[in-house]
Amino acid sequence: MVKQVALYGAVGGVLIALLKFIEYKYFVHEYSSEIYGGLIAVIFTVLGIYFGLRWTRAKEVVVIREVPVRMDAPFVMNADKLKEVGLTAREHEILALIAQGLSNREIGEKLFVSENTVKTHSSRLFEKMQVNRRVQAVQKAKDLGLIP
Amino acid sequence: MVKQVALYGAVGGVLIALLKFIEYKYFVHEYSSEIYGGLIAVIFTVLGIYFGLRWTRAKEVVVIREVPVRMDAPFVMNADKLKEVGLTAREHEILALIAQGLSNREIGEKLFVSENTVKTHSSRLFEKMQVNRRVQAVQKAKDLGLIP
DNA sequence: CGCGCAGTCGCCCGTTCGGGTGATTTTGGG
DNA sequence: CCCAAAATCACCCGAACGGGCGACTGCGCG
Repeated sequence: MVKQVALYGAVGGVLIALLKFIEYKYFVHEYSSEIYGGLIAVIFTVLGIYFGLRWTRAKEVVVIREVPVRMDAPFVMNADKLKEVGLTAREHEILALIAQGLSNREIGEKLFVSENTVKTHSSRLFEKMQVNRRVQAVQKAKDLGLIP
Repeated sequence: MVKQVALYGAVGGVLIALLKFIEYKYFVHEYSSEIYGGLIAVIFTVLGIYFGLRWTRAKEVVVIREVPVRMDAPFVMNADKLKEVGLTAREHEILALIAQGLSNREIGEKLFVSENTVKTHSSRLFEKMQVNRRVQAVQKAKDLGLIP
């Protein structure tokens, strides 16, 4: 930017000098100073337009267009719904494992607790979610956003 | 546009006239014509920049940035996978009802067949899908695109 | 016509689940 | 430190489920 201004000044100076030269050589005795002023006006108008445009060329309008793109939801857990339902962390964990098709026994093994414990948790979470079968729990959990 | 050019001309004319006036009144005897030329240069540079920008303002570069926006899949049934797995229409139907959390008895009532029939179908579809629990069947069916 | 497949149904058996009750231990917050 | 909530485990019972077997009925295709 500084460089451009300097360039502009230099060009302007040279032009003025040139005009002075021309003035003395040809014009001063034949044409009035209106011509001189007019010349300068035209030249610097052109220069002004040119540099003005040049320095502000970067005027870009960014149009953000929303394009529908098919993409899988990244799954953000709905913490509000979780609290609303009142599931504890353990229950939520077990819910997720149920959703993966594991049996109570398998869940127990995975979490190093007895099958009975898993049953207790699952019973409680069924209560809280107001369902009475695991598939229902899974279905409901999915559209509440509790599990992916 | 024509109007603006006329305006520009008019403004320019008035300014020149004004400068001429000033010239005779104050400057001509005290300052050299360099000042006069410089003044005109500055003024018309400014004018040139101003009008240049003003008349070409519409010339903006439009950058279209496409932003991916989430869109739920409308669920298109994956017929290929269905054939691949080899599910019959009835089995597929029952799979869908299982996915809704219905018990075999409820499915039977809904389809006006006995619970045993439902069990037969579900057994067969478990075989074909190579699962052995209904939740697993539901889960697998979902990501094969057999059910919504 | 006959074969095979899909659909229907019944029965049996063992497992899994859901629901209920009760009890102990761990843990986090007032 | 104490209490309530959460987590753990056990036992029981009935319902639901999964697997296996057998059987009968339409229906389409060669």
